[in-house]
Amino acid sequence: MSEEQYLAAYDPRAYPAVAVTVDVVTLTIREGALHLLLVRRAEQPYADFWALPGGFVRPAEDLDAAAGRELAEETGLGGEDLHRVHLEQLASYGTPGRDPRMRVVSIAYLAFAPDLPEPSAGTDAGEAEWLPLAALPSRRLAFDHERIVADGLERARAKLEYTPLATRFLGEEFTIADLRAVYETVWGHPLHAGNFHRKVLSVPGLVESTGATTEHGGPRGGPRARLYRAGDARLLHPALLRPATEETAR
Amino acid sequence: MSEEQYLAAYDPRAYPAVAVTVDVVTLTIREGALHLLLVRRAEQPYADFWALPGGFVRPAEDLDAAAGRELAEETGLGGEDLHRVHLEQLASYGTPGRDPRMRVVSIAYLAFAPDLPEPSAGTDAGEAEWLPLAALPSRRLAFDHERIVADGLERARAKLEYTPLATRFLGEEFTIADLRAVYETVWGHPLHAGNFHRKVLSVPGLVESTGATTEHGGPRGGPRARLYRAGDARLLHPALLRPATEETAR
DNA sequence: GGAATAGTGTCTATGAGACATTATCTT
DNA sequence: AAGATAATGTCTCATAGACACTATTCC
Repeated sequence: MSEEQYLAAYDPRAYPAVAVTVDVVTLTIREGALHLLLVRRAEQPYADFWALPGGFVRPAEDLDAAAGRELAEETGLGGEDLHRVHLEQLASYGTPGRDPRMRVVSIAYLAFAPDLPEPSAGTDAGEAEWLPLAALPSRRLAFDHERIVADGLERARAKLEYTPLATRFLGEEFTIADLRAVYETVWGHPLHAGNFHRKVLSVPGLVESTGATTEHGGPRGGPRARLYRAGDARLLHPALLRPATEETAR
Repeated sequence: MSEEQYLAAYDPRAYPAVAVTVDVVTLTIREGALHLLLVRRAEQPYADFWALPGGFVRPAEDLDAAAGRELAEETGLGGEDLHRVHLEQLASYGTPGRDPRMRVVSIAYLAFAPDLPEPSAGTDAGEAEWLPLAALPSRRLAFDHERIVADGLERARAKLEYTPLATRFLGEEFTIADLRAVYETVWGHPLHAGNFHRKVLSVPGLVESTGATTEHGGPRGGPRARLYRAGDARLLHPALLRPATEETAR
């Protein structure tokens, strides 16, 4: 039987159903540390395991919409706040057996969120938490979600280099030091304050001045800092390169 | 009904089946121009339209394997040759209605192939062709495949900057001028021969010398060129930045 | 010989990074 | 007053890009 005949005879409806889900890797910065949104599973399989928020894509629902809905359900965010969250497709995972019940292909999304209230508050969702990423290695997640989180983290670190998405972790207005803290937290690497300052202001469209300053100086002294908001660039030229860490590449 | 209850009551098997397919954007360079592998559809919908090679993911078949299988079927490549083709996941497309028959979520892949023989030769596949990308704007593709191709092209251009994947368009051994032609073709931009030469040799792991040279000089004169093969780097530090084209970013 | 190309040398502008300095604010 | 921080200045080094030049090969 040729491939052509095989395909012609192939009726997908004759096969066991394939389920399509979305799972969202949601990152935020709380108390100077990168956090990941997790929910506790109530049912089998992987009951009581922590997992990425996600679920089945509904009929006539776009993939992006499904990811946004899952995110809104777990974070309790409404339309306006949700609009400030960056959401992008990450990758798809469909290894047979990744869900023991049936064939499940999951479209993973990556979200960058500003500091949000505790997720369970005012939400219908079950148990949910912001987990510091430092605590992740000692925790086993459901399904292949550890792999998905690792992919999301690597994507996030890379994206800070050539996009202004670091601002999505902050509020409407922020100082250069706030922005630097985001980079240091996500990259896990201290940056030179003076050089970072000049670099940020030199990249077109990264930030724009509001004209205002903070009300007070820092908690341990220092002058008031000028306030900025996100600029209109969607890609950064030139990019903010992260300090050479290791030769991961070879 | 709360979201929690909704999800608990949600049985995906009770809904109309969702089909999962893979589609492959396969790029190669023929006669100095970038080409895209297309197949002509034999059946409805979009009968007689050209489309990306692809098809349903089979039960117990990994997504990557499905993409490799579809690629092999259309190109007629065997194991060893296929091994030289770079294949990576591109993105997933699941907008409702993109396939008029039923809900279809397609996982798109991107492939970089060396110059291959005509696709139809020795293959069970139906009509297939390498289409010069310059001819693409005048051709309507099936489904949302034009969008997928556009996304694949942008990914390909970006990947040449920070990966050594340009070598995947070439044979086992190649000259620096061959490599430069790949960059110029994919980016659609002439590069300075002397500076490119030095830059390529200065990036660790991009190419390594074979010690040999070409048998003859160029067709219009010039000395014999040294031959190189792909190096062991997987990411390039520093990257080969493409010349600033437009401010697409803003 | 003339033309084209491979490979290298040189110069300049630009940016990253190390370090220093000044002004401003908190304790 | 002392310490911390925002913001800017200065210096050095590495790199990109423009341009020049030599050697080699084809016609």
